[in-house]
Amino acid sequence: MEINSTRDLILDSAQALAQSRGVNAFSYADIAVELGVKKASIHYHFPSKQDLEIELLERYRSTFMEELRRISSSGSGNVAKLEHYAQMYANTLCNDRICLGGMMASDVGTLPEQLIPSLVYFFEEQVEWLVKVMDDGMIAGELNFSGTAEAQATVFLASLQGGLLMANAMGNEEVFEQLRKT
Amino acid sequence: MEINSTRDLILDSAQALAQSRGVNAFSYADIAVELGVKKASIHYHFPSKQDLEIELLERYRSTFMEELRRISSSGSGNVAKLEHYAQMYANTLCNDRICLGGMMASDVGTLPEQLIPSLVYFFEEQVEWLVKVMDDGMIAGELNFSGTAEAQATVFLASLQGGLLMANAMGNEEVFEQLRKT
DNA sequence: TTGACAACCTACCAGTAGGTAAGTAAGCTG
DNA sequence: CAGCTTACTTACCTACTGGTAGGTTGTCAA
Repeated sequence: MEINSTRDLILDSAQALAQSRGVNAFSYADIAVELGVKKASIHYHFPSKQDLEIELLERYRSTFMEELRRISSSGSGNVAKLEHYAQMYANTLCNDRICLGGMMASDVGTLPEQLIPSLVYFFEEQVEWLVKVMDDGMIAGELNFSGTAEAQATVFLASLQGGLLMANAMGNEEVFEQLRKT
Repeated sequence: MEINSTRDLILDSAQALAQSRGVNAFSYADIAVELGVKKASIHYHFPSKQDLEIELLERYRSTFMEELRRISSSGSGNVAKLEHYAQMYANTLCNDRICLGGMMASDVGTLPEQLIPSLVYFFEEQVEWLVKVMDDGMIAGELNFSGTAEAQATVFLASLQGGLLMANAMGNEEVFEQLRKT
């Protein structure tokens, strides 16, 4: 199982397609062509597309959380942490992609039921992390906001998801404006 | 051309499907079954799916703007106008739908090129309307915010779009929390 | 050396996608 | 009534969808 195993390459390719075109707008054939293998090989690793979708989100969620933990333990200020967080979203724009979570949220009506708890968990984890940073920032006097940290975190996440969507559609990276919001 | 012409019924059905499942996740066959007509009849009114998609957005955009003009001339306060605006978004949630603009934005990579200017225009119109309300609210002393009205309006719209997405995926209507943001 | 297994392959399958050609029934218009 | 148009139908097409059965190849342990 070397580092660039076919399995991982399939997930990479599928993720790129899912983030740029949508979960329902790519096929096993697309991945097969891109990797230079046959469709059946992909079915070998992921028997059904549902399997692929579920693992796709699971991998995305865990690597995303890993990055968040890295930010958490970076020792930088809470404002900088939020800026770093927003930057992660902005970075996907460069590749004409949006957040996989956001994309799956828009396609939620067509996704396998077993995937939905994972998707909900993905968003809950994000909010949880943001709440922690915002609470800490409030205590440290770096941030100030009215209302609960939970509400603030939810709005912040929603504006990033929506901003990503709009910026990607408009070919305009005005998402950065909202960085100084908090 | 009576009020519920087949043409309009097709658009209604297509819009419901597009808003709940996504533009790439419904077919002419779906609409045909729902209306009790044949696929070919739909091709009669909308020769290609691209034609249907373009007209779908165009209709959505114009009826949306009509509603905004109605709010503008309602004479209510600017805060109430923003609340009314947010309520329009919240209402789509009841039918397990999200904004058609947001849905199309997520599927932008697979949409016909001719549709994209319409989509961009849709968002620009929204921001324009919001900027007007926010500027008026600022002058009247009803609202106060730092930064430009344009940035504020963009963030507000993005948070509604993102909130709609998340709330729909999570089956949780926490979008209302962000109403008191402004 | 043999057997087991992983990782692919070829060659299919049924179902569905968007789309078209040709026909028909009803209504309007001169 | 003839001719045209609108709204729809039947019957088909090709391309592609996710998916499967069975075969081939290379590696590795007993």
